[in-house]
Amino acid sequence: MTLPHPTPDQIALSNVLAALGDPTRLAIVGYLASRDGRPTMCLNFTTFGSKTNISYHLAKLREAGITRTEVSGTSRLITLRRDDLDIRFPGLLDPIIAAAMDLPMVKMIEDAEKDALAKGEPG
Amino acid sequence: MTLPHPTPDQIALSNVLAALGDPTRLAIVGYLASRDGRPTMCLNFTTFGSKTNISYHLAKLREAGITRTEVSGTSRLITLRRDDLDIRFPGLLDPIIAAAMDLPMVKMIEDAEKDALAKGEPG
DNA sequence: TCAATAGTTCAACATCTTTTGAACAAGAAG
DNA sequence: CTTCTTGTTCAAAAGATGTTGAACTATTGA
Repeated sequence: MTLPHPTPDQIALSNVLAALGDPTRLAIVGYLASRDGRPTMCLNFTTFGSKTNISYHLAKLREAGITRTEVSGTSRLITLRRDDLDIRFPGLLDPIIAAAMDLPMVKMIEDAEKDALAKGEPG
Repeated sequence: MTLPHPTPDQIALSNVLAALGDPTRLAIVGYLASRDGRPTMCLNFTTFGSKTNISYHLAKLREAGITRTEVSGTSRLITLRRDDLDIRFPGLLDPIIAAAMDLPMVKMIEDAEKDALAKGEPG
């Protein structure tokens, strides 16, 4: 039940950049970074689109080597592959994350999260 | 006779990453970096494709804010917008360039350049 | 003036991407 | 066992992207 992930040496720069070139995926990465390593469920991203669409974008990020997806019950726990990417392309991820965290789409999802928390749901 | 370029604040991260996500354009950037600021003509890139195709890719890079294109006679002189990008997205360009310069496509064009030089053409 | 050089523009085509809804799978909760 | 939750897969539609050749502009040089 483990999903296919590229090994560090299989991660190609143009695939990484192409994956991050989509605004939705860049926002997903920005939000993951803002959660500072805390694993995140797909459901958290539904502000960005339909379940199907999020599933599609998360698969792209995983296949590019940017995220790791672990199966946990009916959920998938998404994390950034920060250490793998830092080894493969030193210095690449930090400036991207820094800019991505400031994106309006990320603000949107953070606000939605606050509203949910205010209503008593877990983070 | 000046071509349209985005101002630094008009440069969007997702556009930059999408532009660099194409292997041909990433190789163009790698080659420009390997020329260390020396302006480069479109003709230099014909190893990567037809004139039409190179024109298309160079326009994409210019519109994304990655390159500057200056008109000089019938030629266009292409340079990387390193300082603008370093201000807009500090630390972004360096690791990309470092990896892009090692790309096989860049090696190809450098070899073609050496052959041309050996036959007595200007760089 | 005439031809060569350096690039662009255009329309056409193929391909890849993104998005959607319906149907499905599988664990969790009752 | 049944139902709810979480997410995937599939096929279809819409759109964006990359590639090409022919025709074109504009400068350079004879």
